[in-house]
Amino acid sequence: KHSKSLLDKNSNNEVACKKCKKAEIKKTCRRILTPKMEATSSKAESSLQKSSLDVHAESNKWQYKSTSDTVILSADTESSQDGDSDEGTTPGMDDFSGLSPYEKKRLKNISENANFFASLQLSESAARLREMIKKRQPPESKRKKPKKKENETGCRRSMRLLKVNPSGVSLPATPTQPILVADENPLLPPGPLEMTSENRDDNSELFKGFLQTWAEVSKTRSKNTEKELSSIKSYKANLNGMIISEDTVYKVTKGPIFSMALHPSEIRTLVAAGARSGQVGLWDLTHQPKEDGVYIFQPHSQPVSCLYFSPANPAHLLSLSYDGTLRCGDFSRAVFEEVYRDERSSFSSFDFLAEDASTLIVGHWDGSMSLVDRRTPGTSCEKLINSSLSKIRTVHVHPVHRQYFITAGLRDIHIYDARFLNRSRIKPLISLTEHTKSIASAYFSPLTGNRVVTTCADCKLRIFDSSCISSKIPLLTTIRHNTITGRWLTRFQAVWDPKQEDCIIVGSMAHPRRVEIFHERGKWVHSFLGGECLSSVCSINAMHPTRYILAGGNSSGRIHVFMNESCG
DNA sequence: ATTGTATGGACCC
DNA sequence: TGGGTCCCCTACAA
Repeated sequence: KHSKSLLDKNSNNEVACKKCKKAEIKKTCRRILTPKMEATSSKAESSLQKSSLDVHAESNKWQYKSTSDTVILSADTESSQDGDSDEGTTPGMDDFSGLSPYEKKRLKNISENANFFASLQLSESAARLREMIKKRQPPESKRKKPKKKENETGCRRSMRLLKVNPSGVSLPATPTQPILVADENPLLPPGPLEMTSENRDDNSELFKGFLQTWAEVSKTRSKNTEKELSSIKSYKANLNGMIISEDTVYKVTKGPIFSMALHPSEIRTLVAAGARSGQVGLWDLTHQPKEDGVYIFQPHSQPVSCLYFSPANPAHLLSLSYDGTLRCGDFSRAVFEEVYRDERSSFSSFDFLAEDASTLIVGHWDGSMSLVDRRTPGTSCEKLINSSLSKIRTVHVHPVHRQYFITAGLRDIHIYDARFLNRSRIKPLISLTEHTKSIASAYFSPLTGNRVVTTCADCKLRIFDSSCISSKIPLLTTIRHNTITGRWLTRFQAVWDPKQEDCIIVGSMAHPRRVEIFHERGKWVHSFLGGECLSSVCSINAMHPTRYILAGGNSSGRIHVFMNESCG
């Protein structure tokens, strides 16, 4: 378990298990030296315990070696030395007369395992490790151990968890009223909010120019032309032409990026990012110097979970937030209109049911869904639907058959028909249950909707064949991909390239930092590497619908744009 | 017992 | 010293 994560970081086979060297040493030693195994090693020659068979499977993969002061785990990449195939060559084990080949092999394995464990000298290592534990040598690591505070009991805990105030005085065990965090999340008033920039002078000529650009460039968008799917070869060639530079990296929000949208304009390169802080950062890359092209707004008081330019009018930027509002940023009027508001709820995702962006489906964090019609006055929804899901992370509408939409919850993926939504609990048309951990997202493929890609915490990206919605949709491909982003990084979401029906884009934990593209059949297609320009994890990525432009957002508000040189 | 969630602190200019 | 950046642990609760 340890070795895997640690090996990821290193190219060479041999790495010291840092974790074991560190605080976890005690646990690891126990793990290796279970009483059963110790018995195996001491009575190596004679004991034919069942447990050694289980261990054998593991020793095929990992060799436990002991050195003077640490436990070294090394990947056994070469053919196993246990030699499963060369029968009857093990010294001392030749007299198997009268036994079936299976039993011969079994006995051979058992004896080899016993020899192997004897050769490890586990009891000696154990003694040495016990010494180490006694001494409790501080591990040699770059990072210093967090300094223990005097009033803490040894573990790292926040003042809040310790239930003390910052001066160290214990707070009453049960606060009579909830602690106000107004400073962090200033509540925003209902109704339209003026577009007031957080980082620049609102009355400057530059700001007026910015608004004009974002309002007018939208009209220059070319109509969606039915493009032919490029072959993987030419697609790859196009991706290879995409580069990143200092000019295409910039911090556009305070704090982690939760959502991103690329403006469909084919002339200007406009990127929008929604942050955990509730900010929305807008960046016109065509503008130089780059700091003059960035404007930051605060249309929400909590994380902006979902962000889309309106397909009907790209001068509208719709933003959804945990704060229970859906707003529409209108650049021509310089306001963030309120489209839908439910303060009791927390919105996780939305999509357009109608292509003209008049009706929307909004997924709530608590598992319910809302149908919103923007043509009716007011900011309440038409219908509130309780799904059988306990949580909803993403909703996505089928690109062709727009009555279908897919939701990704904690464990389940559901596909619904929007025509049959009623107030009572509704049943999904299809529900997928193969995911074993929480699901981050589920998206239909962009042109036909014949595929679904899901991102799951079990470190697998799955691609399903959704070409036939009426029956079960079969699993097509599973791609192993580290999706454990941990506590501080935004969760990954694999998304389709809107112009390439069969390729997905996903952030990566790999070093050097990169954004990866995979084919629906599981083949690796491309890695966006940025050298010094890309040195952090891009969790949220968006590709331009027609051009070769990729924007990746990290967890400190920075956007990284890869594009064709000719686009700059 | 397992699994999801929360949001702190070391390091680097 | 301090602000910016990025990390992938881990206590706690459901």
